[in-house]
Amino acid sequence: MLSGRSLPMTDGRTSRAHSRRASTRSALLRAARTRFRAQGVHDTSIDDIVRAAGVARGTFYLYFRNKEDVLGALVDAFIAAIRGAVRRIDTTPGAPSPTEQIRDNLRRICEVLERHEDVAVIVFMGPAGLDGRSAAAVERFWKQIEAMVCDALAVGQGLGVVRPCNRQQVAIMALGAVRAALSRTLAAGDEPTHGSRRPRFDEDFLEELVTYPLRGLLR
Amino acid sequence: MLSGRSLPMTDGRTSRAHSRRASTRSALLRAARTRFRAQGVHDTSIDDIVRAAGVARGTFYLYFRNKEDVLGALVDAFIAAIRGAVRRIDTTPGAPSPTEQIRDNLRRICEVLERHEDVAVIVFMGPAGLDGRSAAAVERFWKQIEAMVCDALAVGQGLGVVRPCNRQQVAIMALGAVRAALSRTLAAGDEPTHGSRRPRFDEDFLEELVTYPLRGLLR
Amino acid sequence: MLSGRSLPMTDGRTSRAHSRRASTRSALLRAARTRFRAQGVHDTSIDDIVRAAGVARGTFYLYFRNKEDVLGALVDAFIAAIRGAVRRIDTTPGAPSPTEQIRDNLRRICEVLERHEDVAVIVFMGPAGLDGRSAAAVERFWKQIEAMVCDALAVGQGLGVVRPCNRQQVAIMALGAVRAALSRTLAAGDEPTHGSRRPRFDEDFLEELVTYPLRGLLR
Amino acid sequence: MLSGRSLPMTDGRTSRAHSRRASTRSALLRAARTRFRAQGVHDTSIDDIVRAAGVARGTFYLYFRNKEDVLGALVDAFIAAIRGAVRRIDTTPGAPSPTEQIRDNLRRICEVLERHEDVAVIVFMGPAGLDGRSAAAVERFWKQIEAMVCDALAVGQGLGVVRPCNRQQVAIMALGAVRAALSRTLAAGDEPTHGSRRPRFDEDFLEELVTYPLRGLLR
DNA sequence: CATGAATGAGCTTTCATTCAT
DNA sequence: CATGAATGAAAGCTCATTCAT
Repeated sequence: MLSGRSLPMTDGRTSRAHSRRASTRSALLRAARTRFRAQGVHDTSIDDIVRAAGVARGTFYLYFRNKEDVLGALVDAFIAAIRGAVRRIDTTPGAPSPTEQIRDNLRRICEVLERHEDVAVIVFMGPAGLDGRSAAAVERFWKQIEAMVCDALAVGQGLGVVRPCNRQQVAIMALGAVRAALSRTLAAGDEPTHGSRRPRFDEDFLEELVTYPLRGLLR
Repeated sequence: MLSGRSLPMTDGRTSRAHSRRASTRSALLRAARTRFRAQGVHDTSIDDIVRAAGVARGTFYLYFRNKEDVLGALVDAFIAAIRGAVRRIDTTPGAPSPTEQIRDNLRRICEVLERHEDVAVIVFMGPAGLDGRSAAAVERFWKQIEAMVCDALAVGQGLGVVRPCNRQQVAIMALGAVRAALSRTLAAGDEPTHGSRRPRFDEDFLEELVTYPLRGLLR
Repeated sequence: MLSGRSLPMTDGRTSRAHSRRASTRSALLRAARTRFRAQGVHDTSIDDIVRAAGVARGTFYLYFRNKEDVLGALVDAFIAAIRGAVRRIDTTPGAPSPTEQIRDNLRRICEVLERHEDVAVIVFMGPAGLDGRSAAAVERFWKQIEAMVCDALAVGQGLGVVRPCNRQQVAIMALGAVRAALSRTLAAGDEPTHGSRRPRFDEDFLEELVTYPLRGLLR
Repeated sequence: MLSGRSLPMTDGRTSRAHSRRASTRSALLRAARTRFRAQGVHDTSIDDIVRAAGVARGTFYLYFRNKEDVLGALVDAFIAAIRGAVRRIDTTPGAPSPTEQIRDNLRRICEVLERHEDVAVIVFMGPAGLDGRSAAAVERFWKQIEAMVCDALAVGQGLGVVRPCNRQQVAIMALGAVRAALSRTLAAGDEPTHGSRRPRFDEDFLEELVTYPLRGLLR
């Protein structure tokens, strides 16, 4: 107490924690992500998180208000990453074909999903256990994506490549198809193969991921 | 009651008791359904349910083992109803076109959804807050539907009407598209219009519900 | 429903119950005894008892106020039987020796124990799980027996056959010795030998049962 | 503790916390002991215990898994204390007489009983309300003591000081006699005299506690 | 007499959150 | 910043008991 201690740690746990990670906050995020994936969001207690993060219970509340708050942070980061992966379709002459561009978008999205697998599962599998607030964030995200697709459909109709249709409904269905395929592939990596891991997103999968939704809406 | 009963019997007493039993049970199911829809499954406590049903706490446990048990009962009934709405595609000559038959199936499914709206929302919106066990029941349902679609695709390929493709993936996507559309329409009836209620499933909606998924997989 | 039914039973259970037993009350006592022995008094619920007796829940309360009440009835019957087995020591000349008479008393007590085994276990094994009230009944019984022994010691001291001692304490110890031996032998019949049953009270056992306590107090 | 600590350490914060921990735990043990004695184990609720300890409900579960767990802790401590009080009989020449040694053992046991009165009552009065696990612990304890006595009898028979007999049965009876006397004296301190307290174990009592059981088995 | 559906008090246990150190 | 003991509201579930039939 009186001595000049230059090192803050009192035991292995703490020291390990400090040296190993950038910050307590990211340790908590990491731990939350992992536990959420492993036990589901709402079967994960704050205790599970802090234990996994190797910090004290009270520390959690220095960084987050509650469980939904962490989840919100995770989801926000994930959504930002997905946003970053999506490029607007370039319709200027000389640009790659729209189909090509869509495929590239989906390829980048798949990469993001692989990097953020834990959170992706949460967002894609439906708002499983996303108590109120957080579910709303996810919902907002999907609405925005949907609006983007809707706009793209309008453009496509203008260009005469998209068939006449109820754009909103078709956007929903196209998105639903993609989401279902991605969600299933994500889920597949969960329990079955513990050794090899990952059937993952290969080129054939990607091809169908583009083909099916487009056939439904192209002329 | 009025008749002169001179001998002990499995009398009105028993039958009345039985109908009381039946009605309490269905009151509980009704209440559970309503609360689940209103607050989400896992934010609904046993207390919420019994209060809504107007019975005592202990009464609940005369009929169900726990919350998942009620949910299971609701989901089972719903699944049975959906099953009852689906007819196998009849490929004998003279039968209506498969597209026609698919549209009829979907129309009947929509009717079931309207009748079982509360439970439908739970099953369609994804395993939102479905504590472990219950989520499994819903998951099983979807797996079975998926298998049915997969089989249908195989038949279709045999007949040369379905394009060559990864059947499993296409089944997932077709189902995802339909599910997304239905789910959204169901959800639409939720909060916004409390007076008029229901944008519901009209013929245009139904038409697109058939068209979009089929275009993706037909030759 | 409309047919003239001349038999009062509504199902096998009821008819079986009525024909098999003398009265509902003794069926309940029987059932209680058995369950108490099998699960312990306080792990036995009213439900266990009525189920074992094959009667309805409410019927129980036509005959007993509560669990302790049944236990009380069982214990009372047991105590009466024990009392009936004990004869005052006859000190008139020409009577068998006191030791002989004590041995006979104990022999008769052993017989009672065998007949009332279920209740005997409860009374002898100590107030195991005897919720307050019931424990008191058992306690009263032992106090009375103790008083009897105490009196006998006084008589014995008067006759000069019992050594001078703290009669109360010696009575307690003599009783404790006998009780321990009987209790252990009773307990022995419980779980171990399921096929042969019963090591039970043989003559050697009885001999020591008399000898040991008496040596401690005779001159 | 006194040494100059110049390095990070399990510092005052921690040690203070530890002593708080320790004191809460022992407050709970104390409270449990007292309530168990006053109301009987199984009529004592967790609520009774925490109220008596002056802590919140949840605090209990920081230290014990359930009621049986506390009881187990109490019983274990008691049994250990009793064990510590018993010395093997020393038969080497020059040692005090066996009777003397036995008396000393019993005297020490009586002292332990007085110190652990509350728990002693539970263990001695029979496994009252000792749900499953804990009852087993007590049972095991008595079996071990019994085995010790049995061995001692064998030795005594070898030395020719113990009469020929069924050693097991005699051990049970001797133990039963002692246990009954101790148990009764313990119980005596319970309700009657709340002011003066304690008739307790005096030398006369102790003398008879040795004499009676020994007379039954010595030649 | 007999029934069994209904009751609700009461118990155990969990867990998000606070706060003194 | 970090800690972790303490809190207490809230949930789940059981079971003795009542009462209309």
